[in-house]
Amino acid sequence: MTEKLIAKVISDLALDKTFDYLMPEELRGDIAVGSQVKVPFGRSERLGFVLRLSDHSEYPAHRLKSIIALSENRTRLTENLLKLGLWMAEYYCCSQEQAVRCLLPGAVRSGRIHTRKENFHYLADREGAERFIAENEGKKRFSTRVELLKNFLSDFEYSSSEFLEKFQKNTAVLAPLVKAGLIKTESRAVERGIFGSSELVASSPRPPTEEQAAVLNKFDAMLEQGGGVMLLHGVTNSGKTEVYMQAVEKVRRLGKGAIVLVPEISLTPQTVRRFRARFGDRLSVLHSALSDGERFDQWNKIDRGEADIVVGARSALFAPIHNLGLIVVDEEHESSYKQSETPRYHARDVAVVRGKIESAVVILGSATPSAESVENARSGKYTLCEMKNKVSCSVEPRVRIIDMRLCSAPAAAGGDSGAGGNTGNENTGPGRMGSIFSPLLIESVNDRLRRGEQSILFYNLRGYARTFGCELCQYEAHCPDCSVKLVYSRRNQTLNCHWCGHSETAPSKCPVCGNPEIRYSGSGTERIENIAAAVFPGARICRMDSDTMRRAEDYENALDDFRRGATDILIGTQMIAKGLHFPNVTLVGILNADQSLNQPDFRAAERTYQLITQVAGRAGRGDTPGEVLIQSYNPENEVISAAAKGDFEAFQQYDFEVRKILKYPPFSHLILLHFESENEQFAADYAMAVAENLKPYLNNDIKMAGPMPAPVERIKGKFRYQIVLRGENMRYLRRALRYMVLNTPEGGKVSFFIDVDAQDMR
DNA sequence: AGCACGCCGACT
DNA sequence: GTCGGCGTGCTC
Repeated sequence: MTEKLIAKVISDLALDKTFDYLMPEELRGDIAVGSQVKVPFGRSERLGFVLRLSDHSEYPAHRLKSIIALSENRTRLTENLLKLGLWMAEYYCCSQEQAVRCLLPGAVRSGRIHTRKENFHYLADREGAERFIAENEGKKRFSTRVELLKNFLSDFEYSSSEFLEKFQKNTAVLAPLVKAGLIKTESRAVERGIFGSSELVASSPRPPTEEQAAVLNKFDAMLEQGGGVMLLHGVTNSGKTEVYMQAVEKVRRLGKGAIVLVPEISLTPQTVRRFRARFGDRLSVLHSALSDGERFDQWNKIDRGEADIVVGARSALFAPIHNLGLIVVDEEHESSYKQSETPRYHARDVAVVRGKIESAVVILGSATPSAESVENARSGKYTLCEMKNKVSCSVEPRVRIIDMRLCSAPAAAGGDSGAGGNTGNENTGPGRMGSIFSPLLIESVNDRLRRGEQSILFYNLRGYARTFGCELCQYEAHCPDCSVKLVYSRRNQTLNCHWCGHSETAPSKCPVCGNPEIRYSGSGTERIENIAAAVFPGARICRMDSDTMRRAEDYENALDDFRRGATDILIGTQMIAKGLHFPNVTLVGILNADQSLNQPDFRAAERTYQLITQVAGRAGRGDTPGEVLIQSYNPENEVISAAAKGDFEAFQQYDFEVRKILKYPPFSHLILLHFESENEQFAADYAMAVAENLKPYLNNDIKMAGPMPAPVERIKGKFRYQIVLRGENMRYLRRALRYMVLNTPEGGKVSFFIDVDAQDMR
């Protein structure tokens, strides 16, 4: 066999091309597939990764250059991860570099972060120190040294920072002791800790319930078969987390590692504490709040095998565990698993592929599994496991739908006008608030207030009013840079764009015709809060949305108040739908259940079902049975009634029927092509040209819609066009698409991206 | 990404 | 005549 002297390297530029380099003799043993190497490129030096080793090169031999060195930190991707990256490049139509880039945290890839070193000062000569103390005890001149040595005798060593904290002195005072050979100093690598100094109380596995045991048995079987995907459909509070932890324990006993993915929002201190209590130091947690240094340390700790259980958000999927036995994707239906920048990968789907590459078991858990996963389970691709019972004594909440057609003014109402500077009295008479609070809901909230119990009111829109305009001249406030209406905030007296962040002072009269009667309509949470304050005088109300919860701290405080019982009514958007469980919440009101249903998107039904189920799950987590009230203008709607009954099957049947007829996922694959330009014509023309190039690929299976303006035609001054492709087998088409998008210059007049398996069509 | 090459306009 | 604009193409 010929010796492999050539390394095929991809640089850190998105060229989608490997470059051949000679491997200098002295590095040959060290360089392997996946190694990060420093190479000459043009007239500069760059970092790259070795994709393959080869015995020959197509490139003229006399022009080949040599690899300079391994990267300073000797970073190396595992071959399995590299393989995964290359698959992603193909599937998600991005360059190999872009795919490989996301396999590593920037902190590791850049090579700019290093291990942190700290000086440690330790007792080098115990007898000498004892002698020194005996000889100099009581002498004023040596009092400090004697004092220090006494401490060293009991504590042995201090790091520089510990020393400073304990003695309030710089370590320079140690100099004479170092000189005397009593104390020595050495520099050691220290981990940047991510858990603080909080003590942790170890927890051991709880005996599994019958259902949990059945799932774990199936898991054992899959583990034995060397992999596979399990769809774990378990109702809220059925004890999925315990199953995850016991599954992790099982793979650990085999000497393998595990990755547990959770949506960023559920990566709360409580979740982390739970895993830490079970797995202690073997656990690494990767979340968005880590500093570069912390992330660097965690990555290396995992790479060295010192941590083999990783809990984290989307990107934790790429944790460098060498012998991976299990990947859990909790809340697998969550759309936050889809990355919204290139590569636009779906962590759940990539997890399945990584599982296959690594012969690991993948558990996809959810109370409301995605249509894609349900179909994969139905077709036998995944193993379906169900947990239908709640774990604790908690009782199913009583769920009722309130027919809003019976208790409100005509739907057109719900608007009212603010006089002059929009500070006019809020009209909270029954006619006005009727479209938002049904009498039954008001009565139910009052009931909780009397009993000292808590209520959660869910409303899925932010701001005070969703439309702000003039009745006389038809003026409506729109964002100058986006094709959306501005949302009125009464508290700030501003008009805000929720898409680009534009904010302007709300005018007190019509800017077009001067009419002083500015009118606003369509409610958001800010207004709901105001109305609630008037309807429930004296109640302690807290609003949680991205307007009031600017910082993590606000969020913590609000949750804390709620936990302590300092809040009676929590009003909020999506933000309150997930994760919160407070035993004293006995009422959940979903004020506008129809809102998400009316979105022009084939996943609207699915999202609505998931949202209602999630929000409803906040009720009755303690001993007192909970109650859920769903207000709807379409109470007979299949989705809403199925969600109210908790009948996932019924919802699923309905949803699948629609998707099947329209050939939407999971009955096809969907690829969204997106074009953006400040010049509308450029975007449209480019989209048209791409569409023309794609025509040869269309057939009975593959259908193309568009080019057409995106549902939100303009954002941040950019006009947006899109093409939607659907088909069962898009392999060849994808190859062509990949070629097209990689040959579109970045920073050109039109930006063009491809969203494979798009979750959101806006 | 850099950097060179190259082909047209306005300046010492 | 030369300086310099940034469009195009290459980097193993």
